[in-house]
Amino acid sequence: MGLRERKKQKTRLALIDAALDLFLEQGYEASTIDQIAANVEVSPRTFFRYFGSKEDVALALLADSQDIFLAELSARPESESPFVAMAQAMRLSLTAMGEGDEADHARFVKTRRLLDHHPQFMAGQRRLMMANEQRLLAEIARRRGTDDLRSHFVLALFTTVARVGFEYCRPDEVRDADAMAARLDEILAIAEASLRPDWDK
Amino acid sequence: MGLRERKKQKTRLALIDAALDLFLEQGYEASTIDQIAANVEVSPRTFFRYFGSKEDVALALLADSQDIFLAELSARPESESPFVAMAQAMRLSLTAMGEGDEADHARFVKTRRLLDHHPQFMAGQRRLMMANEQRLLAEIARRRGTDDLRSHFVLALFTTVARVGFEYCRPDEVRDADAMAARLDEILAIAEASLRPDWDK
DNA sequence: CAATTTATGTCAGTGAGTGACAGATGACAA
DNA sequence: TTGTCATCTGTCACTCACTGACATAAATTG
Repeated sequence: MGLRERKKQKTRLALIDAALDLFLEQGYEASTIDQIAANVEVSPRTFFRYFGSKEDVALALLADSQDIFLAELSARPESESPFVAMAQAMRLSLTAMGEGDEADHARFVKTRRLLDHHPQFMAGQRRLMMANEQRLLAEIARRRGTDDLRSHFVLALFTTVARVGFEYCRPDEVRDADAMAARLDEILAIAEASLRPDWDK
Repeated sequence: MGLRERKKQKTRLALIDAALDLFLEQGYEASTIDQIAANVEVSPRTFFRYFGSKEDVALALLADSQDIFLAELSARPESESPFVAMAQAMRLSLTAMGEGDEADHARFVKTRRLLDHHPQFMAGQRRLMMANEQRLLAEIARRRGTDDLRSHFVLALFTTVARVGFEYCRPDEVRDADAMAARLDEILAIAEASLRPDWDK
C-alpha cells in the first residue's frame, strides 16, 4: 500500500474522530463541517470528498460493519437456515468490531454513545440497512430456494431483531461489542421462543 | 370553526397538492420550496410555518394516517392481544383513508406513487413511525401487563410487518387503500403462520 | 528527472431552513 | 361600526450543507 493510500486512510480516520468528538461535546446540530475540517486542518471541500454528507461521517463505522457482516454471511455453511446464518454472521461481525487496536475500540464506543443519545440517526441507520437489503434478500432466497413474500418477511424480521438488540438498553449501560453481543443473544432467544420451528425454511 | 382556521386548512392542502404535483412531475430534488410556494401564491417563509421541512410536506398524509391509527388502536377491545389489536387498527385506518372526497383520494394515491418511486423517503417513514413508538410501546405494555424486552419485540415485529405489507408490491400495482389492505392481510397471514400461539401475551 | 495521475484548496454558487420585525387580517367586545 | 387584541403573513438578512469548476500541489510511474 503506497504513501498516498495511507495518507487517505489517516485523513479519513482523523475526520471521523474529529467529528465524533465535536458531536459528543457540543451536539450534532451545533457542530459544523467547517469546525470538523478545521480540527483536521483540511478544507471543508475535502471533507465532502471523503463523506457524502454530515450524517455519513457519524455513520461511517456502521457502514464499515455492514461490509464485515456481509462477508461473514457469505461464509456461513449451506446447512444453516437463512435466519440462523444471519444471526451467526451478526455475532461474528460484532466480535470483529471488538477486536482491533485502542483507537478502533474508542471510535466504536463513541459511535454507539452518539447514536444512543441522538434518535435522529435512526433513519440514517435504516438507510444503511436498506443499501444492503437487495444482497441480503438474494442470499435468503438462495438458501430457501424460492423468492416470495416470505423471504421479505424473514429479512424484515431479522433486521428488526438486530435493531431491537442494539437499541434496547439501559441508558447507563456500557455499549462495547461484548455487551451488544450479549444483548443480541437475549433478543434472539425471545425470537426463537416466539417462532414456530422451520418458519424460515 | 372560524374563517381563519378554514383558510389555514385550505392553504395546507394547497401546499401539499402543489408539492406532490411538482415532485411527481419533475422529481423531488429538482423541485424547490420557492416553486411550491409560488404555485400556491404564498411566501417561502410561510411554507416553513406549515411544514418543518421539504420532506415533511411529502409525508404529511402519512403523518395524518398515524394519528388515525393511534385513535383506532385505543378503541380496540381489551380482549385482543397487542399484535391483533394493532393489526385490526391498521386495517381500519386504511379503510378510513379510502373514504373521504375525491381530492382526498387523489392526494392519497399521489403520495403512494411518490413514495413508491423514491426510496429516499423510507428513512422519513421510519422517522414518522418512531415518533409514535413510545405511545405504542405503552399500549403494548399495558395490554401485556409488563414492560420488558418482549414488548419491544412485539412492537418492532408489528411495524416491520406493516412496512413489508406496504412496500412489497409489483411496480404496476394500483396502490389505493383497498389494494394495500389486501396486501396487509397477506403478510399478516404469513406472520401468523410463523409465530407460536400467544407469542405476544 | 520528466510525465502523468490523483488529491487538495479556492472560489462562486444553489437551496434548505431560521430569527426578527413590520404590516395585514381575522376574532371579539363595547 | 369601531377599536383592541391575537395571530397570520411577507420581507429581509443570515447560517450552513452541499456542489461544480478550475488551478495547484503532491505522489506515482517510467
